[in-house]
Amino acid sequence: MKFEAVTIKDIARALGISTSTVSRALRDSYEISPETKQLVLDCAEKLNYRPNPIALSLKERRSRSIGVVVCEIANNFFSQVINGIESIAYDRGYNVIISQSRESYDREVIDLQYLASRSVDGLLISLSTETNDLSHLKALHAKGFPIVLFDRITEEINTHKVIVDNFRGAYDATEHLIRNGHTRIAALTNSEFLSITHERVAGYKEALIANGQEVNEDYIQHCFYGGMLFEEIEDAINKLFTQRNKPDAIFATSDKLTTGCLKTLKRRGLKVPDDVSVVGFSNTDIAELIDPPLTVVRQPAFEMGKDATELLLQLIESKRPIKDFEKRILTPELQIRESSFKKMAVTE
Amino acid sequence: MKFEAVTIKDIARALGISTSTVSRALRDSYEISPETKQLVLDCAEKLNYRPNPIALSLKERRSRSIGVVVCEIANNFFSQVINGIESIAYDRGYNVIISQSRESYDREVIDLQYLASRSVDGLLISLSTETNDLSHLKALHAKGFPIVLFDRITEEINTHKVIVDNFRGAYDATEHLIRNGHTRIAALTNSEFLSITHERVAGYKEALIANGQEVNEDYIQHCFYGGMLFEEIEDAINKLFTQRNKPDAIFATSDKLTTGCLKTLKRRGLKVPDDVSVVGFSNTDIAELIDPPLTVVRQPAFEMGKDATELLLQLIESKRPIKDFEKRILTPELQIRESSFKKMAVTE
DNA sequence: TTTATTTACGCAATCGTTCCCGATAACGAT
DNA sequence: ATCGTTATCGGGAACGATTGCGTAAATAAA
Repeated sequence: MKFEAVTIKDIARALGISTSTVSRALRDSYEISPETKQLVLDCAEKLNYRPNPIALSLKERRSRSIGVVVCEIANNFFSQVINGIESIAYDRGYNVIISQSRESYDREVIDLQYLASRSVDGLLISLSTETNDLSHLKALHAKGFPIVLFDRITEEINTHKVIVDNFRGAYDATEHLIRNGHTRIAALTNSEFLSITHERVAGYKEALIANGQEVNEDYIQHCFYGGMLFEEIEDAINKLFTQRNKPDAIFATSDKLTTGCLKTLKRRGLKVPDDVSVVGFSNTDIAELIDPPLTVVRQPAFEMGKDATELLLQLIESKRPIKDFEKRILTPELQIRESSFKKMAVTE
Repeated sequence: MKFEAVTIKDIARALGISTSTVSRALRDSYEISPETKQLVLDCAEKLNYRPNPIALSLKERRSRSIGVVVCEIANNFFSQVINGIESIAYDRGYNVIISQSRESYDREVIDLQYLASRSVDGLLISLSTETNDLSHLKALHAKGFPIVLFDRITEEINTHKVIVDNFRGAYDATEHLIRNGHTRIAALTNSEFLSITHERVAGYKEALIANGQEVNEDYIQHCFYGGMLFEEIEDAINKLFTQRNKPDAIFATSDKLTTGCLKTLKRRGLKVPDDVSVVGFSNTDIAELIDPPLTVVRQPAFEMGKDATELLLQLIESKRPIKDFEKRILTPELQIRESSFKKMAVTE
């Protein structure tokens, strides 16, 4: 099925003038007489002319669109980030193209390749869990392609970055559990490839140490695919609860891990918080509806999207190469509810 | 910041041949000798040549991308639909561009305009709640632009459509409440502009009538923005519970309405299902974690995205205009949990 | 040897738009 | 009458890639 659009030529032909004149009239150039301008404008209106953004992109060597790569959009955190991205991009006349890596390195590479081959002017990316080799990003970055990293970042690439204070979020969550009388706090976390894993586990460990508790490596369970595969979480929970000293609390470091953890506990018949308390990173908007209401570390996802986009547009629209890069660290919020309260905490 | 890419000309210059030869060599044309082909291929590899999709789009008058317009992606149902869309589009070499109308008619019009001005080959759309005037869609459709409607559709446009059996979903949900002893079932629903509202309310009413209950219009509350504004839901619940005969069950017809309803009930101190039962359309993946576990009508969202995309690609790639349009009706699933069980149901 | 055919490549138009150059006419200044 | 300005517009190249057509050389057929 063909779809024919009105071009600048149609207007030129209809008015018996050249395309240059039409183009200039539409762009309100001083070289065109007011009468001709009006003629062109009226004709364009009548024919319902719309400039062809593709032709423009080719000419101007820019597409006025930015690419976003996240592992999946069916995730509260990322969809909120995307809302933040769009809120800025939309105002500045940029189009947003979203790709999902689905935690796959291969898909991430393919997505990047497509986006970068000149169809987008810049890139916002949160790395996939499988991504260890960064050569695809480095190659782009070396060519001067504008990139801003957010959430799951890497220090190997020198550019703008936006993250939350993962260390602090994890520290606060863990300390909260400690203050509520928990002494055997486990961590359910993502792949060791990810920056967020390091930062959050570090915060968890530091909180334990600062409060005189020992770090027990058996209590730290990594889920490589971060809960994309449900069995991962079941296995991890299994390992935690087949130990001699079963944990009395679980700190889950991502949205999917948190909900996956709760599901597994429920299916195993473990009561939260009576048998085990739970705190998790999560941006779900129904934490209060969960049984029990869930204590969460909530990230300012919308803000993160906004900030990352502002930084990216700054890179894109800058005349000269930028050398000084910024790392914005936003503050997460610990929202305390019932899932983290030990039953006997008071009497202990 | 400029980003220079390697073009077919660079290869031609490097090899001292014409661009036509390079182009044909890359496309493996029979007119090019094996030796030249190899030379070109090697050179392209060495320079890391990537074809410019924008130039191709201009030439072929197609962008190999499709546009998607939904009200918001931070919604389980729509993000699952998008996953379905991408699963097909990706395999067929199409890029997906997502726009959010945020339930605004104006944004829907703007989104459409941008997408349609030749940057996409076709469109998948679920109408915004404000959309009453369809002239923007009709104009595009009249020009032969491929459009597939899904979820929130309209009969005013003759094209492929994909929906779930909303009538049946609502009927089943309502009948389930009736069988559990409820006699005062309220409906919390969307704008009357939306097709899904009509169909779901119709199913609700029919179930009441078929089971010998009366339809009480005071029990039907419309939220124009479908819960985007939280006060809407609070007002609606208020109206329901300030009546003489307070409802003993609520049937919510969308994801946001369902969770919004639960939040409001909780804040008012109403217990589910003791004080009032709740059943709702929802595609949340943590229905089982909610207190109480939520009975939902779940839509095959992924399937819907897949089907709609298949139909759209069929429209796009068809040689002649298609006259015979299909309306696919998928089957929703009632997942029964505890939120719909009246406490005294057994003894009644 | 002459003619026909095949092989292998280049030229140039094209897609829609912009923009650098000219080009023309009108007009005032010299 | 001639020149420089200004206002207004058109021609045509360019962006990157594809492709119909033309053509030279090489080969095969006569």
